[in-house]
Amino acid sequence: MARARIVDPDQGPRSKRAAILDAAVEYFGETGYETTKWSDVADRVGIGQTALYHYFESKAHCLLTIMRLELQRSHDMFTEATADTSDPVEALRAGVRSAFAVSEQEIRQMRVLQANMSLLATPRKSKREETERVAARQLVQMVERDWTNLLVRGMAKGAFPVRDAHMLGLTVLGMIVSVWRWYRPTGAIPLPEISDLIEGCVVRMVGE
Amino acid sequence: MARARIVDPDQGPRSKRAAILDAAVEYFGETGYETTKWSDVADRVGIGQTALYHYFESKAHCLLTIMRLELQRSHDMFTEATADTSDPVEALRAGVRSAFAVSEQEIRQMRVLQANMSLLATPRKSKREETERVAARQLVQMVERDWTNLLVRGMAKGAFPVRDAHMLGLTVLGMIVSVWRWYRPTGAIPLPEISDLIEGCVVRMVGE
DNA sequence: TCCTCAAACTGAACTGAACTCAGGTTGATG
DNA sequence: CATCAACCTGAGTTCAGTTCAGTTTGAGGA
Repeated sequence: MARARIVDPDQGPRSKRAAILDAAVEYFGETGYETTKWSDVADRVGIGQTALYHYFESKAHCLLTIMRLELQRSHDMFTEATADTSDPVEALRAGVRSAFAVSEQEIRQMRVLQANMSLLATPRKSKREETERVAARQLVQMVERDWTNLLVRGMAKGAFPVRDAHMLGLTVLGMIVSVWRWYRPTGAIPLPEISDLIEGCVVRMVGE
Repeated sequence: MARARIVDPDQGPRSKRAAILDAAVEYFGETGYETTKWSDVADRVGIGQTALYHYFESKAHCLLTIMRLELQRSHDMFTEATADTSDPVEALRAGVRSAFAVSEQEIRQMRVLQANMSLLATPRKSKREETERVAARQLVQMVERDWTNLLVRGMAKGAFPVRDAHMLGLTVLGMIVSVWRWYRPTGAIPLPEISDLIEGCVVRMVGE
């Protein structure tokens, strides 16, 4: 008997799943989700349109997968960056820096995530799409909790004045991700400069 | 001869344009632009789907119009709120407060604007859509300049430390509009409370 | 070397929502 | 009360996303 594999988690040796995700991130990130034709992605990968349905249930399923992966990455990066820092201010700075230590492809992924965030609000009809949506939603809450908890710790330690930590966390996060609405790698301002400015803003905003 | 009217700016006595915009804001704001069927809007207004095309060239043309109107409103409100205040810090506070002094329908309009902002990036094929898009783009820049100029004035007066005013303006704006991603009138936190927190954040962020 | 079977793929047909067309209805105004 | 632009409609058309009914490919066991 040939190998018996579970369909979802891992991919066969000649799978084009990664290539599809990569092409989709580029198209969705540069041209926008609605604007790009699903068949364009197929062309880029070098397969027929219908072959896409071997890997993703729908165009939306692919988008939701991209969004979930990006959220997972963001959460992991934050955790890694802030894990071994006990000083709240330094942890905060490390968290901000981790948000801007990204490749061009990751920038596109975050653009895709931010531009289609509202998709996570309403349930999906198909099962696999809904699974991705729920997972993504949970990761959004996890990322929000990452920032909130950091602020709570800082307030408890007396490093930050006491304020509504949840609202403040959402605000900090909103400020950071808003960058991906206007930033372009071809622009005049280099990313490290933006990172520094935001880092300062966050520290001042939270402190006093 | 019957009255000779220009098509665009003003409306006939039995025009349903306003009713369509109102229904569209509700649907686009609550359910999302892509999710709502154009025919749902027609049903709500009480006309056939094809009658919509008497008022708007397309679903996207209606969306772009909503976005432009909201941008116009935001710009006007900011200008009115900050006009007669010479103290930079007070003007800044007044600007933030004006951003949160809104009705529920205006909240929906801002949600529509924020959720579909990326639509303004790429040119439209049809003429009327492109006109709205360009107008909206210019208004975005105008709103950005509103905040930037306020910061420049404050820095010149010595009220704020000198930083990159443009980037700081975009950041302030990004922080403010990020609220419309998570705020719901049914939520636990009342809007004035949010307004106060953001006001404080902006002042600390810009100050020293 | 060849056989097997799931993975990987395909062309043709289907679906549904946005939009077009070719007119019909309505009502303010001369 | 006749006119004509504003306003509206039902019957198509289009096109991107999707389904269907299979066919091809190639890694691993015999």
